Amino acid sequence: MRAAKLKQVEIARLAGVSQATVSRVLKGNPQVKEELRQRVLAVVQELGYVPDARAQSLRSQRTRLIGLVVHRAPAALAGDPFFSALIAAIIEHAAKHDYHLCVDTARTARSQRAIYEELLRTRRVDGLILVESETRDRRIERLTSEGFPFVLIGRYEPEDATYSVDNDNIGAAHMATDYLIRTGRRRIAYIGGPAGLTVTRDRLQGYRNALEAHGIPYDPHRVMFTDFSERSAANAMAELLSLSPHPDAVLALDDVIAACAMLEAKRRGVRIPDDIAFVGFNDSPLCRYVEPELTSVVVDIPLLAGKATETLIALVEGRAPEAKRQIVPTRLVKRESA
Amino acid sequence: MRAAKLKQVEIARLAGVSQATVSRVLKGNPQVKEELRQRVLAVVQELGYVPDARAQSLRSQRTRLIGLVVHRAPAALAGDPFFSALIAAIIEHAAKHDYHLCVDTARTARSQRAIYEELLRTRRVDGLILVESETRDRRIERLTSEGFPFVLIGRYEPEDATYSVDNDNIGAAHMATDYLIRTGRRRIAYIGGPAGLTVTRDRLQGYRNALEAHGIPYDPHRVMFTDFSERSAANAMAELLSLSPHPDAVLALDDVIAACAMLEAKRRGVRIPDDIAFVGFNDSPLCRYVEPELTSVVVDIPLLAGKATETLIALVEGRAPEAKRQIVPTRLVKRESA
DNA sequence: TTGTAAGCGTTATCAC
DNA sequence: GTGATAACGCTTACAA
Repeated sequence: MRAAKLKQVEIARLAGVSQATVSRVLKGNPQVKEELRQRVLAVVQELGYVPDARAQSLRSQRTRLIGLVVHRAPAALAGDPFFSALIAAIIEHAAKHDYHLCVDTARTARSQRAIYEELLRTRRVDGLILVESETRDRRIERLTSEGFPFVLIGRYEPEDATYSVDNDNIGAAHMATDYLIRTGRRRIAYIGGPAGLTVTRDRLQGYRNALEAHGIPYDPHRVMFTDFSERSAANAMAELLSLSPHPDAVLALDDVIAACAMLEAKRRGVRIPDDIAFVGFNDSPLCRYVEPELTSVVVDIPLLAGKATETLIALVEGRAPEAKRQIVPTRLVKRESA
Repeated sequence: MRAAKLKQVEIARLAGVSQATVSRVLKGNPQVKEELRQRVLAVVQELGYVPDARAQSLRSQRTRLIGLVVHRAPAALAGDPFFSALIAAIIEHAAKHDYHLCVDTARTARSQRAIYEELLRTRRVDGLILVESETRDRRIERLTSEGFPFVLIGRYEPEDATYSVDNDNIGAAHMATDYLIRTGRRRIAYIGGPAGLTVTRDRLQGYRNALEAHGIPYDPHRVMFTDFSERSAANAMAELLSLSPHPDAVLALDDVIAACAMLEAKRRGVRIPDDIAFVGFNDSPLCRYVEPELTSVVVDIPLLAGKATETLIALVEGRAPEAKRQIVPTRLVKRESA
């Protein structure tokens, strides 16, 4: 049987004080006389009393839970190093402030709504971290109009409409593309995620900017979109290979897409990087497992997640966050694929 | 400003009924007259009222939250496909029953204690899913003695002491080792995780059983343990290669360890699978990204997680779970590395 | 400085 | 059937 649950009244009874005093001691209220404080703490220690988070939540109107909703099918989440890294880093930062993380996934628009409903309308979480924002994102409009605390990992326009933490996607893609051009590539392709995602568009923009800066004409046939599934990445690569001449370089939205594309290319006899160079994003562990090792743009995910978490908690607790929009730097890690 | 929060009293006022009736309607209590029910629902719809989860939690003594505590450093979690798959699958199954998932990580024993304290003593979650159990696991003893609902993914002795969901690790490792032997390997090495983990020991046992069945002597020098870091896996491989003769096959506890070991072996000029064959566990997406593609034992993680989640929720809700111990089947997926 | 008591928003047990 | 009313365990004015 579960141990009968201890409450403050019980502690109070044993320590010979009022229940309010127990609460004060536990809250570190300084005006409790040292003697009582000791007596209370002794009983608390003795019995291993821990306050009930549910009661605290109701009373304080705060759950100390932050939410992360991932807009991917579970299968697509399973192999993605970006999310594992993100989740791990959020948990770690949240823990510093005694917050916990509640993760949910939602593939369909309908279940998305349901989850937002369930998570924030019910006040189950104190705030939300959003990822993979779209150009015009219902969630963001909703959260903003409800005045619910949230932080966006990514970008939204107007930029000062939301608190956001981001890397400079346009600049990073520009840099990576520029590198490909300077290493002699001319027919560079881009494989993004879903076309509606801001990150897909921003990196596409950076890619185009770099082409333009070098006077290389932009060819829309060399731009592909995927839904983050392995199959769609492979299909995109297959389609690129059917062009003639086919591309001599591929800039992919993330390492998983890059790896899938490389796989497909190798399967069709392409030599990497001789025939086609590949660059991914995130510098995930995956980069060193593939052959040739994948050149990738480092996005400091722990830093990104850390800033997002700190900002969100500040918001939740009514403190002024560091800044409305925070940018973390990126850098190209050169390996064998480009 | 945040919209003034709606409560049942407000709905009641507008619908001209008592607050208790609102609660009844929302709970689907059948004895409410249809007319009132409609009136209440209309107002609820109109205003988009949603009950406050915090109040429900206090009242019902249930948070509809299940906890998963991962005993890895965030960095070790980040690249691990096993946990992403596990988390994704748990979330999905929990959602079916209107539960959410709270994930925490704890690297040190001290923070482990703190997290268990914080998660269950405070009744922040209704139940816990445990992974990576150790031979003698304090957590398990604690949870058992506290009568807290939990389900173990893995094995613990005595086997009927806890609800557990597992694959047959001993059998699976036996099968994989047997396959290596039947394909001509004789000097088979084993690279596990931490020596204290049950899964490490069980697979080692299966490995030894297979050797014995074929009359191959067991050589402890061919058995390595890692802490799941890339470095320790590489070190283990390096050490195996320093043996003479070095092993002609490696059975690794998971795909990540196998991939790291393969990397190290290739770096040192080993030809795979000619010189050394490799087999991993989990059949993660990673297997198809490495070269040569990694042969791996499929563990149906979504099924595993699904059964664990269903069992836990049954436990939490006081229903009798399907069985005390549930085993999901495994199978070898042959690729190029063995 | 400490105790008493009023909520926090629900659910559920009473009477009517 | 429906409406008061008492918990749920805690925090925090307000009294003393």
